[in-house]
Amino acid sequence: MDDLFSINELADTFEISARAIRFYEDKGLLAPTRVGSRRVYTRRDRARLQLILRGKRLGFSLGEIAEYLDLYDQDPTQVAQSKLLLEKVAQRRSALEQQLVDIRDTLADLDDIQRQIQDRL
Amino acid sequence: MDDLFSINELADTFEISARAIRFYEDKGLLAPTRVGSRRVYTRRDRARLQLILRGKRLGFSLGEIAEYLDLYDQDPTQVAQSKLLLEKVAQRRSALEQQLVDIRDTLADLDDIQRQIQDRL
DNA sequence: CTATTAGTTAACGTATACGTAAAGTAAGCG
DNA sequence: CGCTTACTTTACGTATACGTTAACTAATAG
Repeated sequence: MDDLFSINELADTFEISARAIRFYEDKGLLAPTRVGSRRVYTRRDRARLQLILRGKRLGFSLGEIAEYLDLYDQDPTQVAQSKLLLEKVAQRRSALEQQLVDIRDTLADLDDIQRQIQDRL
Repeated sequence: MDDLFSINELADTFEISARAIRFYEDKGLLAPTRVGSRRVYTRRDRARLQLILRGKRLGFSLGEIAEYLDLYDQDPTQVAQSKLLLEKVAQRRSALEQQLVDIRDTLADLDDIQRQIQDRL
């Protein structure tokens, strides 16, 4: 079963540096187990890294991504915590929905520019 | 005709600092005219600033935003230039389309989390 | 005239997100 | 045993995107 990875395997897979992966660990976004001093990543760790990279592509800071990852981790047995979670989910939602609007506007602008160029060709 | 703005008017309008606006100018993203030493912004300048802020919301660096603004500015009389422009437009497009996918995936994840929380309430 | 307000440049400071040596360890090969 | 490969920690360096004084100027209000 191919479900353990070295830091460089993950670095190669996602085309990032091992340094970056260690940095994410420093910031508390990853916590791989160790075999001796070496980091060993499970498939859950790998999935977490994917979420981190997706967050980055969306322009979020590592701090914001950490908050986002908390949404996955928290065990919402406490009602108060759950409400806080729902708020965070809602916040993240509206940020993303603003981005959707921005992207659609920008794509429309790019359409215009593209047409103008092609008209001249 | 209300089509000239001071730096602080724009700062207030967009809820950013005047320092930020000057910084964008330093980086070549804005070039307001001057009355004496003071910056005066036209509606075109203001529209440009809006594009800058939209780019930032989408997670682009100021350097990338500068390239994006070039797409508006360039007068594509040269065919070679036009082809370059079309390439840049295409690149920007695919970055944005990747973001669309990321956002949809993330919103779906948030839906799941939201449901799980609400089930427990 | 003086004080306040609004703006200016110059320069140093800061947070984020890594890059880049430097120096060490631990396992495996011949 | 010595070498290579893979990985480690520590620490300083760097680009980006501003924040924050500081010191100055120019216009306007009282």
